[in-house]
Amino acid sequence: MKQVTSEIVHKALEKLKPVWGLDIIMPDIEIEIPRNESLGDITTTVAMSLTRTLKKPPGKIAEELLQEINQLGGPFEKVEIAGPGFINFRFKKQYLYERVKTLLTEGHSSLSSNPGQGRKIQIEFVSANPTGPLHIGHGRGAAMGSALSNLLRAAGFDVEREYYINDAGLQVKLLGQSVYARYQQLLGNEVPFPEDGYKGAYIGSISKELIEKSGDKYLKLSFEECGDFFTDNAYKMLLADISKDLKDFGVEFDRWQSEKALYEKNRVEESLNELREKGFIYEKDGAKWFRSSDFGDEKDRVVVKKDGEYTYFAPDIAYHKDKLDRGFDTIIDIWGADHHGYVPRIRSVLEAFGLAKEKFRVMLIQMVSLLRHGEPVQMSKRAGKFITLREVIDEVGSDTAKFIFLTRKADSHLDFDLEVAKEESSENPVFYVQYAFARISSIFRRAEERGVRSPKTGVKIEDLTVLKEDEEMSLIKKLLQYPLVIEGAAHAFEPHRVTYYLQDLAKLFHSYYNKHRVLSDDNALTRGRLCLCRAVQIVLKEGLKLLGVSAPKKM
RNA sequence: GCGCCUGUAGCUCAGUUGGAUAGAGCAACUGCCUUCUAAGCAGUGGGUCAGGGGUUCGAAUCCCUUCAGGCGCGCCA
Repeated sequence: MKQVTSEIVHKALEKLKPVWGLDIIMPDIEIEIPRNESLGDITTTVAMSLTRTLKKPPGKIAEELLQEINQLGGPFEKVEIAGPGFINFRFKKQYLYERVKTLLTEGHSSLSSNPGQGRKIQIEFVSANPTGPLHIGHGRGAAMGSALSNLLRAAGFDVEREYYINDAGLQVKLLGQSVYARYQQLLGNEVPFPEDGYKGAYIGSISKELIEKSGDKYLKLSFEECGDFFTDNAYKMLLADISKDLKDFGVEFDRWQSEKALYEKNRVEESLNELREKGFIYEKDGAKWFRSSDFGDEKDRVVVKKDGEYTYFAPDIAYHKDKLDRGFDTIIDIWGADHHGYVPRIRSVLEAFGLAKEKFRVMLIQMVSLLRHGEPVQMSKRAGKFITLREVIDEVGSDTAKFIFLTRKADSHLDFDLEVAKEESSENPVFYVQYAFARISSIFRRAEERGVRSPKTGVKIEDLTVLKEDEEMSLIKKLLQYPLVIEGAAHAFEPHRVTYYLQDLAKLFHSYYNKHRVLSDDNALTRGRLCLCRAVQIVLKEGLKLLGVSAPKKM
């Protein structure tokens, strides 16, 4: 729908260029879906965006364009000017039927253009420290990252999704110390618990498991003597839990990158050396600094401390250098918004290594406030008191949780009320969309019982021309908007657009279902309507798949 | 003190990158099941787009400013 229109408008502009003056800079042709269906099927604002350069009223420009467009023809029933200078297009029914036929015979991808063109994108998300279970904030990041990857893939990008494991450094060591202390305590050796240690109940569980596994072998040994045993086992067990939680949440990764491995392969030292050779590292006050302020960061950052230890920043330099070396066109990091202050320094690193500014994008996910009956649920990681993602999944379900995460844009704060998510389950938007899918599935089951063949292959235009009701035309147009939605959502990094689109589509279907019967004595009409149902089903299924939400055949 | 995010209907949120009369879901009210799933449909009411300036053909959207909430500003990770 978009392409045909865009091409025609483009041709019209080319024809008018000599009239207007050849040096006129043409704006991008913006093709949009009109706010109101009665205005038209598709619209362009190009006449209005030309007012400034042409110094003419938008209505006048639109008229000139309209003349050219009418001469060029195209699959339009009507093209008209409305409002301040919109050019509104209404398609011929025949064209719409053809597009639906393509959708049915070739699938949803047949409608999309391919803005990604196979370019490689790396997208890193969740990357929670393996020092405790995932919480609800990670869940939001996971849902977003997963949906965004799917979206970019649907838009034709070659996407790799990665989880970065912070398995080196002080935090995992602290984890090891915490588990060590509980281990000793459980065996009657009252050693002090580390001051900033992890206090969650899961620490005790890990200690218990280690006792079952290795008995009191490490009793009375100091942490210096046996710390690796506790550290390694603890983070590996937690990582296994994290991995399982994500999998149960329906989120999978192509690659798990270990921080430790970067050290072992000497990548940290190498990357710092490279920066030094490029002149971006200097010494001051006994420490080594990276010149991030050269790239817009507010100040330079320490990479090697006075005591010779790396800062946490150093392995992140190595990690992002490693991403670059793997040959991605674009690198995306998804972080919690509490890390936003970290963006300029990582961007600086990538620029120092030669990546163009716009090839690195950070998607910041705002905080989630967990509520119950409108009252905040107290969360304290330090005290080990928090609701885990696992508990949320068990209480409200994966589909519901994801849908809620994906109905908000990333940079708005989210109130997640456990009771609302649960209690409203029958009125929950996710079920509304799934229900439309289940209803269609049910129609097909009934059709089969009656011996009506379901349209799968060999759909002809004549099968579709029986579709004439207003509700049918609305549904068809909505279906054909799908690629536009995907394109826009992928471009803007906004999975929530898909969520809203699916609700709109489901609404149109439910309304249609209530007003018109699909299965009737009229064979031709029945077949046509089954075709439409199939088309709706294809798009619903694909959309839900992008969001990582299931499409049940029965509810 | 500085930086980032947010402020839209009673509640939770959209608003197609500056466009047409600002929308949806919940909540409230009124109708609709002997017919393909009522987890549904049809309808009604509900707004100083936080406040104030500015930019222009046109602003919820961009700029300035005030207010409110959240987050961040370490040779911590």
